[in-house]
Amino acid sequence: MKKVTINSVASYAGVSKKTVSRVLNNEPNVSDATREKVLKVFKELDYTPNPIARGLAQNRSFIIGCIYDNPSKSYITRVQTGALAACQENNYNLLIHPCDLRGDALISNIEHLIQTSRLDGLVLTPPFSDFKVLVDFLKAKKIPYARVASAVLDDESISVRSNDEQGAFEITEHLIRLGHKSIAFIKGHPDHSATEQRFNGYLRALNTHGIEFNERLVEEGNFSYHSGVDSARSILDLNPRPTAVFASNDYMAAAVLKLATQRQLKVPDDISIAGFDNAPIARHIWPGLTTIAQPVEDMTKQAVTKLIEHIAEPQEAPYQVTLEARLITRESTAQIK
Amino acid sequence: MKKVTINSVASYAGVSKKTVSRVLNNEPNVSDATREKVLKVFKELDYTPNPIARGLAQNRSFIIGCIYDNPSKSYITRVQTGALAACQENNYNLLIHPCDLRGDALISNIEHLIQTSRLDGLVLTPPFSDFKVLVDFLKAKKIPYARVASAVLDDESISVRSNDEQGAFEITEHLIRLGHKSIAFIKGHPDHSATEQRFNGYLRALNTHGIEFNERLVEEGNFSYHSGVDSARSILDLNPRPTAVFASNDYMAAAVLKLATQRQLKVPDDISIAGFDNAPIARHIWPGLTTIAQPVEDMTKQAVTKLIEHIAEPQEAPYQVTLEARLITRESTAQIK
DNA sequence: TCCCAACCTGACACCGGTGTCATAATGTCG
DNA sequence: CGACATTATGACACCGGTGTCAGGTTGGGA
Repeated sequence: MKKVTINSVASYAGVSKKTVSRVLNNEPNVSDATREKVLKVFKELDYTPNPIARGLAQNRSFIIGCIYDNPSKSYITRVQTGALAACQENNYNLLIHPCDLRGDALISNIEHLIQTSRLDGLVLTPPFSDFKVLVDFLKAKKIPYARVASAVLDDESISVRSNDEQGAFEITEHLIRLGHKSIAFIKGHPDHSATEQRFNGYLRALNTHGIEFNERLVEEGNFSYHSGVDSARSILDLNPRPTAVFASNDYMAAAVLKLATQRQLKVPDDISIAGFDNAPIARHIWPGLTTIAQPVEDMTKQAVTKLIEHIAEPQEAPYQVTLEARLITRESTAQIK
Repeated sequence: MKKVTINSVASYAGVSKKTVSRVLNNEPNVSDATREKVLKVFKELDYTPNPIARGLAQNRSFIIGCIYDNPSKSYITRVQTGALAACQENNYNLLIHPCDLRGDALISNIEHLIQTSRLDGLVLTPPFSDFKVLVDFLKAKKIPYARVASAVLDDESISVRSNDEQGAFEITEHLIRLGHKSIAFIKGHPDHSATEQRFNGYLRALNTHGIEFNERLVEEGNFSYHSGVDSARSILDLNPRPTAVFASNDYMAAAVLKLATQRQLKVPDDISIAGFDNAPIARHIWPGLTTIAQPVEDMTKQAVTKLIEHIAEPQEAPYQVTLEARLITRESTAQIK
C-alpha cells in the first residue's frame, strides 16, 4: 500500500497540485471538466488528504479540546457523545482533558495544553463554563471557546445551556402538588453554577406556593455520592423529619435513598426523594428516582458545531441558546399520606 | 504574542535550525556549550515545538486511537483515564472513537478512521480486544495496536489483561464458603470474551467444591442493566429459588437487587447477590454489592505506554501481562441461614 | 608530525498540503 | 474585431519541523 499524496493525484490527473487542492476545498474557478477528472482520480487512487499537512499549511490542528472536572462519569460520557458527533460531522478531532478546577496550576495547565496541542478551540463544560478566570484568559489569548450548561448568557460567546432554575422549580412544585410542605434540599458543589440555579428554582417554587423557607432543611453537598450520605444523615436526623428531599443531583439522591432504606424507611411512603440529571442510577435503583432530564448531548453538540463554525468564520455572531429540561416522574415521589 | 518557531530560536541562538532540532530531540553530537545555549533560548522565548510540523516531517500524528462499544460508562471513563495518563506522559493525544462491533461497516469505519486521522496506533478495548476480524485487519495493514482486557495472550501483540476467570472463581468460591449450593449465574454479552472467562471461573469453582452444575440456574444476559432485569425475573421465579445469584457485571447484579427488593425479598437474608467490575453503582446502592475489582486504569495505561514504545521502536518484543483482580465483599452476600 | 576516526555543525531537500501571484484562456461588449 | 473583464491554471514560496550528507574541528595513536 503505497502512499497517495496530492502530488501523485496531480500527476496522474495531469494537473497541478494547486488545482487538486482547489477541488479538495471546493474552491471556485475550476472548470467542471477538470473538477470531474480530478474527482475521478480521487476515487481511483483512493486518495485521502493528509490532515497534518493541511494543518501545517493553514496553521490549524482540526482539534477541539474538551475540559472537565466532573465527578459524574455518565455526564462526561454524554458530553463526549455530543461533542464527538459535532466533531465527526466536521472532520475535527476531539481531545479530552480532565483537570482540576481548584489547582493553582489550572491556567498554566490549560496554556500548556493549548501550546502543545495547538487546539483550534475549547469546549468548557461545568464547572468551567462559568469560571471567570479561565474565560477571561481565553478571551485575552483569543482562543475560540464555547460554554456548555453555563448559568449566564453573556451575549458575547457561544453558550448553550438548559434551564436549571426552571427544572428545579418544576420538580419542587411537583413535590408541593403531592402535598409536601417540608421539603429538604441538598446543594451541589459551590464551584458549579448549576448549584445556585437549582437552589433558586427550589426557593422560587416554595415562594410561589406560599411555603415558608426553612434554612434548617438545607444541606451543603458537592454532587458526590459521598457528600450525599453526609447530608442525608443530617436530614434524616431532623425532628420532625421532612416528608420529602430534593437533592441537586441523582447521586446525592441515591445516597439519601440508600440511607433511608438502611434505616428501614419506606420510600416513597415514609419519605419522597427527588434528584436531578436523570443519570443512569436514577433508573437502576428501586424505587426509581423522580428527576429532571437535560439534553446534555444536544447542548454539547450544538455548542461544538457553533464553535467549529466560528473557527471557520471568526466574525460569526455570538450564539446563545437555552434548551428545555424535562421532569421525569418515577416511584421515589408520592402523594403525602 | 508573536509566534516562536524553530527559525526564530535558531537565529536568536546563532545556530542552524538543525542544531535546534537536535537539542529538541536530545540527539547526540551536540556540544554541551551549544546545548546549554539553545536550552536557554528555549526558556527565554518560551518556545514550544509545533507538533503538527513535527508530525508532517516524521509522518506521524502523535495520536493514539481508542475504540470501544461498551454499555458501561464508568468502564469507558476508567479506560480513558488510564489511556490519557500514558498519552500525556509521552506527549501523545488520545482520540476516542465509539463504534458498533456488529455493524457491517466496522472495518471500513476503522479504515476510514485510520486514513483520515493518521493514527499512530490503536487501543482495543472490550469487546474489540478479541475481535479476530479487526485484529487481522490491523495486522495486515501493519497498524500498531494494543489489546486491553483480552481473553487470550497470543504472544505476538501488546496485551494487558486481568484474570477474569480467576476473579469469577474467587467470588463463586466466596459464595460457596458462605454455604450456598444453589448459585444462579447471569452471563454477559456473547461478543465479549470476558463472558466466557467469567462463566468458566464459575464452573471451575462449582467443580472444585463438588457442586453439581445446574443448567437451569444460568441465564443469558448482555451486560446491560435491562438484560439483568429479564434474567432476574427468570431466576427469581425458579422454584426452589436459588440462594445466591452471581451476575457477570454489577449493572446486572443491581438489576437483580432491584427486582428482589421490589418483590419484598431481603438481600442478603433471603438471597445473596454478587457482581463483577466494582462499578460505582456497586457501592451506591443498598446493600452494597460484593464484586470483583479490576485494575482497569492500570491495564490501559500499561497497554498504551507499551504501544507508544512500540511505535517508537517497532522491533520491540511483544508484551503480555496479566494483572490481578481483587474480591471486594460488601453487604449483598451473607452466610446462608 | 601526520593521519584518521570521532565529533560538531549547517546547507539543503523534503514531508503534503495551501496562499500568492502571474499568465493563459475564454467571454463580453461596444 | 479590438479592448478589457473574468475565469482557469500553474509556478513557486511557504508552513515548521526532520533526514541526509558534506565539511570543518578536535584528539589520539603511530
